[in-house]
Amino acid sequence: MHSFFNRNIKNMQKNLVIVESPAKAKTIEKFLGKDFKVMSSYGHIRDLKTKEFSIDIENNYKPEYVIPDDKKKLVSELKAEAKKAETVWLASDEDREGEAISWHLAEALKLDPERTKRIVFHEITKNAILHAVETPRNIDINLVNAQQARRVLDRIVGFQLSPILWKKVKPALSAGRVQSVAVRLIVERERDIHAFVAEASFRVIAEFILPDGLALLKAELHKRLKTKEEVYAFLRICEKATFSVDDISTKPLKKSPAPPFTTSTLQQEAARKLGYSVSQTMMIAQRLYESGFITYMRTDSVNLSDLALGAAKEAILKTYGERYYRFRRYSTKTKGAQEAHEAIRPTYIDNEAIGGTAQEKRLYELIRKRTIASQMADAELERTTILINVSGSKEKFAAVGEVLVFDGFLQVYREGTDDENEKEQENGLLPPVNVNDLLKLKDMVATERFTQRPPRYTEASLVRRLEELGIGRPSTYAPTIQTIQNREYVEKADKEGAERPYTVIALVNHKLSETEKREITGADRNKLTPTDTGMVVNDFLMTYFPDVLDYNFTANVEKEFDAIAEDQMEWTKAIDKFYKVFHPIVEKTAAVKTEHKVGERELGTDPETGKPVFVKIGRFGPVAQLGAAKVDDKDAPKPQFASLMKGQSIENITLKEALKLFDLPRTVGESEGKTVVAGIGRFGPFIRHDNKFISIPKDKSPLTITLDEAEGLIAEKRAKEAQRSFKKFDEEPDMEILNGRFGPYIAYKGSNYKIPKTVKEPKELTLEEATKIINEAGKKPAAKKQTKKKKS
DNA sequence: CAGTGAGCGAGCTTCCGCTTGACTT
Repeated sequence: MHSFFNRNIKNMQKNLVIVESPAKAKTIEKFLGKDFKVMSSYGHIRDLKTKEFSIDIENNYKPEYVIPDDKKKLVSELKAEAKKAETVWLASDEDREGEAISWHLAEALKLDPERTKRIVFHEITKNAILHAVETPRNIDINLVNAQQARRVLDRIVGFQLSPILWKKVKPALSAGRVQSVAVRLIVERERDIHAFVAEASFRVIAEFILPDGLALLKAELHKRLKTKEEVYAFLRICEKATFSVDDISTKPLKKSPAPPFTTSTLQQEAARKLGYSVSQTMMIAQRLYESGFITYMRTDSVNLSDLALGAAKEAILKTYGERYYRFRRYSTKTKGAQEAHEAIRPTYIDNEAIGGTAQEKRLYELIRKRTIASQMADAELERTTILINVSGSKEKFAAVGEVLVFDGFLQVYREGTDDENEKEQENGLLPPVNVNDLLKLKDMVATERFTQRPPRYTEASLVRRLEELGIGRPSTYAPTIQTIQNREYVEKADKEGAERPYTVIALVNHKLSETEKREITGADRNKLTPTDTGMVVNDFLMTYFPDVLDYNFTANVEKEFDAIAEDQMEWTKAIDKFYKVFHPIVEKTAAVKTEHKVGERELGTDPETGKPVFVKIGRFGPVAQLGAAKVDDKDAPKPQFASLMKGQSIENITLKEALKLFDLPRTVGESEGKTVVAGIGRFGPFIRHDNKFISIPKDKSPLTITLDEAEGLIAEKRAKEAQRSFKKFDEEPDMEILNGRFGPYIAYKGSNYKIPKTVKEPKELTLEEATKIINEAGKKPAAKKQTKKKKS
C-alpha cells in the first residue's frame, strides 16, 4: 500500500523528521519505520538575543536571530543528520509558532529547499502521519511573518517599557503585553473590592406544616425585603394570615457536560477539585504526557480526534449503556485560539487506572472522567415550584424542589464552581400537595443578608480571565503568574475577615423576636493581591501607555497578525504603524522630570521635627521618608528612611503609623546580660540577641513586642536548633547529621551530603557509614556548595 | 540571610512563546 516506505530499506536514514517535542518524536518513530529518523527541536531553536534589543529599527525592523547557547549542540546535531538525509521533513505544529520553528530550522540548518518538506498532522496515529507524509507542502512564509511580527512587537514593548520603570520606579522591574495586563486585572479588582459597599436586605424563609399535620415544606419569600420596618410590617401580617397553595408547576431541565480539557480549564478544575497550583498542574501533566498517558497538555483546543471519539463511545456503551451516550463535537470559542493540538485527554481511554504518584493518578482520573463525560448524555432534572399565598398580602412564598430524573453525564463528572456561596444547595423532592391546600405556619425567619464584594483572583481564575481576553498562550499561563509574583507586583495573600453584625427577626408561635448575630466577612486565603509596587507601576503605565494596557490591545494586534498571515499586510508595515505611535510616547515619558517620584505621597509633617513625611517605592520596596532631600545644600541633614511593614500600604498608611516606623530599631530590654533589639530587615521583622537574628511571627509586631515575648522566641529558637541536629560525633567534630529542608543530611567540612533513602534511621548512622556516604558522593560530580555572600 | 536607601558612577536588570532537562543544600 505504501510502497514509498519500503524503498531503500538498506540505506539507513534516508529521511529525517523534526518535531518539537521528544515524547512526540518517540511515538511517531514507531509508526514510520526504519527509513525515518525522528528528532526533536525542543521548541524554538533561534530567537532574538536575550540581553540586547536585537531589532534594527533603522533597517526596517530587521530582527537579529541567534541560536541560544543551550541549543548550539542540538542544532549542530540536527545539522549533521540533515546533511546525511535525502529528505528533511519539518513536522512542527501547524500554528504560527510551529511554522516559525520550521522556518528557523530551515534557515539555521541551511536546508536545501529541494530536499525539505513541511508536513503537519493533527493526531498522532499511523494513518494521520502517513497521510501527512503523502501530502507535504512548503513553509508558509506569511504565517512565519505573522510570528515575526508577534515576536518583534513583544520585544519592542517589553524592552522599551521596562527601562522606563527602572528609571522612574525601581530597578529590575518589567512590563509587557501580557504581564502588565495581568497585573492590571488584579489591581483593578482590589480597588473594586475597596470601593465596594455591601447592601443589606432581608431574606425571609418560612416553614409550613402540611394538612396531614406531619410533612414540612420550606419556602422562601419571592423577594427580599429592604428594611427592618418592611420586615416587621410583613411579619405582622403573617402573624394573623392564612397560607394556601396557589400554584404547582413542574418543568424539565437539562444540564450538559463541559467540553474536554484545555490547558486553562484543566488548571481551573485541578485548582478547584484537587487544590493544585497552576504550575503544579502543569508539572504533573507533563509527567503524564511523557509517560504516554495523556495527549499534549499545552493546548487551547477542545477538539477530540475521531479515534478518541470512537474510543470514548465504546467505553461509554460498554460501561453505562446506550442511553448514556451522546455524540458531541465541541468548537473553540476562545479569542486567538490556534488549535495546534487536540484537547487534553487520555491516550487510551480504556486505561482506567495508571501507575505513578498519587498526584499523577488523581490528575489522570480527572482528565479521564472529564473526557468521557463530554461524550455522554445530558442530565435530566425536574424542577417543581410551589407558590404559596399569604392572605392580606400580595407577596408569595415559593418552595423549589429539584429531582434528578436521569443522571446522564453526572454519573461520571460534575464540573466544579468558583462561587463559594453557591454551595450546591440541594433542593430535594417536595412533599405532595394540592392547589388550595391550607398550610399551617410553623415558623418564619427573616435574616439580614448582604451583597457580596467581587472575589479576589486565584491563579486559576486569573488564567481564565486572561484566556477570555485572548491574552497569553497555554504555554505561558503558568510562567506569567510566576513572573508577576517574582517582580513583587502581586502576592498570594491571606486577608483576615472582619466581624459584621446582622439581624435575625423571627416569628414563632405568633411571637416576634429580634436577635443580633455576628459573622466573619471578607476573609480570604491564598488570593492574588497587588503590592504597592504593583499598584504604582500599574497607575504609571495606565497614565502613559493606556493603549498597551487596554484589555483589547492583544485582540487588536491579533487581527493584524491574521492579516499578515493571509498576505494582506506586510509584517514590517504593521510594526512600523505601532512603533511610530509608541516610541515617541516612550521618549516623551522618559524625559518627563517630576519633582516627586512616581507614586510618592506626602502624608504631612512630623510634629516633633517639623519635617515632611513621605511614602514611596524605594529601591527595596515601600519606604517612609522623614525630611526632604536637599539637593543644593550639602550640609543639610539627610532624610531618614524606614521600610513599611507587611500589611501596610503607601496608598492608605497614616502619618501616625508612618512616624512609628522611625522608632525602629528599638531596644526591647536586656536578657542574659545582652540587649534585645527589635527591627525590620530584608526578611521581615526580627529580634536580635547575642548577634543572632530571630524572625518575629505574624501575630506580633516589632513596635510592641515585650521582653517576655522576645525571650520566649529566643527559647523557641534554641529548642529548634537543638532538634535540627540528629547526631554529633565525638571522634570527628567536623561531622554532623542534621535535619534540613530536604530531609536529613550530613554536614562535613563545609559541604553537605544527602543521605540515601535506603537509610532508615539517619540518627543511628555510624561514623564509618557516614564516611562511606561521603566518599561515594565524592565519586559523582561533587554537589555544589551553596554560594554564600562573603562578609568583609 | 538581617539596622539596606540621596556621594558618584559603571554595569546590570527587561519581553512572549516554543520546548525539556539539570539542578536540588
